[in-house]
Amino acid sequence: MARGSFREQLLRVREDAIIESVNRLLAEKGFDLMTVDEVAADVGIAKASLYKHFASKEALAAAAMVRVLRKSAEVVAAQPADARAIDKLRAVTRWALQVQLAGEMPTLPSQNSSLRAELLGSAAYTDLLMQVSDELGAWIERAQADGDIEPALPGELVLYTLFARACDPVPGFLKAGGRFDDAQIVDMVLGTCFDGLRRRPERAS
Amino acid sequence: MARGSFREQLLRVREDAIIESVNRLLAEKGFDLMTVDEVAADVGIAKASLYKHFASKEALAAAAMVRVLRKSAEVVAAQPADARAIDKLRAVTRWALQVQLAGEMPTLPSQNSSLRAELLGSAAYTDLLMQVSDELGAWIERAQADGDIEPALPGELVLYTLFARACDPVPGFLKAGGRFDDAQIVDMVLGTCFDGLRRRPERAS
DNA sequence: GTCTATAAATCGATAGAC
DNA sequence: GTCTATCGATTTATAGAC
Repeated sequence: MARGSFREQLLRVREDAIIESVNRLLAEKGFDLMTVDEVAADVGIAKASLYKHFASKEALAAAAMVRVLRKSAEVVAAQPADARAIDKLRAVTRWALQVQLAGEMPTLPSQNSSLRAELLGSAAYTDLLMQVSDELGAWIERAQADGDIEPALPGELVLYTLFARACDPVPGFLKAGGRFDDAQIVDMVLGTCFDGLRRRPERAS
Repeated sequence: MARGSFREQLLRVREDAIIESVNRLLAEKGFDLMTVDEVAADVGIAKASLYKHFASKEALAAAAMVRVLRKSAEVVAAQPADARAIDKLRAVTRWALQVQLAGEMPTLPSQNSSLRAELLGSAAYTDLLMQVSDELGAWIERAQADGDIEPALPGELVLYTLFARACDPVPGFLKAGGRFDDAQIVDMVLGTCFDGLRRRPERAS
C-alpha cells in the first residue's frame, strides 16, 4: 500500500513520537502513575492535541503495548530457521531482559480492568499476542521433543515463565545492587530461568 | 511487657482488622488502585477514624507489609533446625506461593517514591526485612556448601529469585487458565524455580 | 475516637477560539 | 490539529460537632 500523503506521514511521525514517550513513561512509572499531562509535556504538545490522536489514556498504553509486541514478533522472525528451538527461545528471552534492563519495557498492571478491556478489545493487540504465543509455543514443543526442555512441563507453564521475564523484578534489584553490569545480569537471570538454582551435574553441550 | 489496658486491647483488635482489610485490598488491586475510602468501607468505619489510627495511605500499606514480613519471619523460624537448608528454602518459598495464590500476598509497586520513602523510614519494616534476608542468606550459603544450590551463583541472585516468587505473575496466569489446582501450580512453579525449564538427567535424591 | 461534611489537590477528558 | 482554559470526577486528608 502507499505510504500516504505528506500530511499523513507527518501525522504518523508525530504519533510515533507519542508512543515512544508513552513507552518510556510506562517503563519508568507504570500505567497508574503515568499521567496524560506528563505524556503531553514529554512530547511537547498540549494535552488536548494528544486526545486528537488517542481517545483515552488506555488507548495510549495499548498503542505502546502493540508497539512492543510488534518488536517481539520481529525478534521472533529474525531467528535463524535452522537454529535449535531452545537457542531461539533463549535469544528471545535474552532480548526481553535487555529491553527491560534498558528501561524500555512497558509494564502494565494485571489488575486494572478498564485497561484490560481496552487491550482485549484491540484486535491489533490480541492478534499479535496470539501470533507471538503460537510461534513461541511451537518452539517450546520442539525443544521438548529435542530433549532440551523437560517434556513433563505443560507448554503453558513454559510460555508464561518466559513471558514473565519481561517484568521480572530480579534484574532491577541486581542492577540497583551495583555489583554487576547489564550483560552479567542478563546471563545470570537467563541461567536461573532455564537451569534453575540447583547445582547441576556437568552436561554434554 | 503487659498487654495493656482493656481499652488498648480494643484498639489493637481494631487496628488488626484494618490491617487485615488493607492486606486483602493490596493483594487484590495493588497500592495505586486501593483507595482509603474503600478501606474504611471494608472495615466498617469512617475514613476520618481510619486516619486516627494511621497517618497516611502509605502508613497503611507499610503496616500491611510489616504484617506479612512478620508472618514470613514466623515461617522461617518454624523450620526444623535439622532439616537440609535447601528444603527449608523450598518450604518458605512454597508458603509464599500459597499465600499469593490465596490472594493474600500484598504487592507494592517498586516505583512509587512516596511509598518507598515511608517503607525505608520504618524501622519495623527495614529491620524485619534485614532479619529475614539474613536468615535466608545463611540458608542459601549452607545449601551451596551442601551442593544443593549451584555454588557459582551469587547469593543476591538466589535471594532475589526466591523473594520474587511472592509477586510472580505465573501462578495467577496458570490459575486463570483453569487447568490446574493450586497445589499443582505451587509444585510446578517451585519446580521451575529450583530446577529450571531444561530437561534434567535423573539425579540421586 | 467516631462521625458528617468539606477542603485541597490531582487527573482524565472536553469546549471553543484560532 | 493545536492551543488555552476549564469542567467533572476522584482521592487524600482534615475540621469540627458529638
